[in-house]
Amino acid sequence: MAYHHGDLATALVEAAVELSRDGGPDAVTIREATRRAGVSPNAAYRHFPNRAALLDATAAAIQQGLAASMTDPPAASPREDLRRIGRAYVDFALEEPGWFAVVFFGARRPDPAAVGEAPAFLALTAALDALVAEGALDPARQDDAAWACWATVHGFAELCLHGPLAHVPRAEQRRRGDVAIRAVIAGVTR
Amino acid sequence: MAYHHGDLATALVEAAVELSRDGGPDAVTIREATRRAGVSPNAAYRHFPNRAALLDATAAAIQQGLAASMTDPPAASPREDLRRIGRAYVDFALEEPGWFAVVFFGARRPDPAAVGEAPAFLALTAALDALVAEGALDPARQDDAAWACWATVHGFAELCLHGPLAHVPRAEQRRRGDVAIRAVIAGVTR
DNA sequence: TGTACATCAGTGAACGCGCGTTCACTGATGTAC
DNA sequence: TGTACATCAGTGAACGCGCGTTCACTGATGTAC
Repeated sequence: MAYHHGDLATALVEAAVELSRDGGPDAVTIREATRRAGVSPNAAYRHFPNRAALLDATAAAIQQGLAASMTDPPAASPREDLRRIGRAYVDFALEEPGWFAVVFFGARRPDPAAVGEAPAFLALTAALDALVAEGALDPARQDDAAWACWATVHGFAELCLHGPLAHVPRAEQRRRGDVAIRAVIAGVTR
Repeated sequence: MAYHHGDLATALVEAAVELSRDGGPDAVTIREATRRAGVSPNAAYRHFPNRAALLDATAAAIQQGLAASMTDPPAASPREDLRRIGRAYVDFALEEPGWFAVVFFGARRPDPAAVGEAPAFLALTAALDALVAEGALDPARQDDAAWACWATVHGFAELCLHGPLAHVPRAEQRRRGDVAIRAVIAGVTR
């Protein structure tokens, strides 16, 4: 291997993504990431000012991967789309809890501007747009509806990951999640 | 002060409760708790096998305090009670984020049996019982309804504490929380 | 009621841990003339 | 085309941190006779 790594920044982020898959944000350390890249710890400081910056980059990389996996739900109906998005959110949290934690708790304070660009948020907004177009949702309430939906799927995921639903079998978790999702959607569109 | 402290176990838990108020679970350390109790670090090991045990006891103490503050909502109507409980949950999370984090993430794995005894859970169950009695809720769906409600308030709290709603002013957070709460209740009781 | 002794609840010193981060450095690369 | 030199991307060693936890101990308490 050459003395210069070539693309150490990318290699570090990839290592961090791996690390956080099991282990979440805490598993992302400068020392372990550099170890995996076959490089001394301080080499990381050529590319990131500190650990927090590496974690931010990791969160961004994970979100990009998630965006790719959340593309094009076949639009059966706006309501069905909304359910699909909600299920995808919960599934992601349950299948990849480490990544979920990084995306959500990894960065210090979430950048308000960045929220509008998050893939999950865009998908949610699009589905609600369709509901508005259909006349099932008052446009003045679209924002509030978005937060209510997000709150429900996010909270449900937390209950399963760290809360009282942790001991419930996966299939039953999914079923209850589905019920909760249907409930908010119903409540939001009357 | 006497050589024997008197009630060190309680003193340590009280210190831990204080510590976690700002700082959450991470702020609860054996060393700092013993420091505050005016005692050497190892004295703690006379009363708790390890840090995790202290944290568990801390969570229990906080929950007990919370229970006391959540007593007797005047029963206007079952729906209104339900809203009140939801608001109390969100308010607690927003006002005491450190305690909220301890109660929720402090212990390792939540004990399934303990859930049924949690004050918030009891209040929620009682309110749903009243809805069933009123005929507004199919008894077969009561459990699912409880989880949907819990998910929404919990998720909303998380969005405010660590998520995209962190930058929104408190009053607006409350308003949106209220909307979300109304939405699930409506969705759950049709 | 006094005394011997077990037990209990503290002390003080020390360990190892893995981390983030800084220091002073050196080998590789690329650019100007 | 060759050479001088700036810059860039790494190295190796070390620091301090605060923590949880263990060791061997000692002073206070309470109980049996």
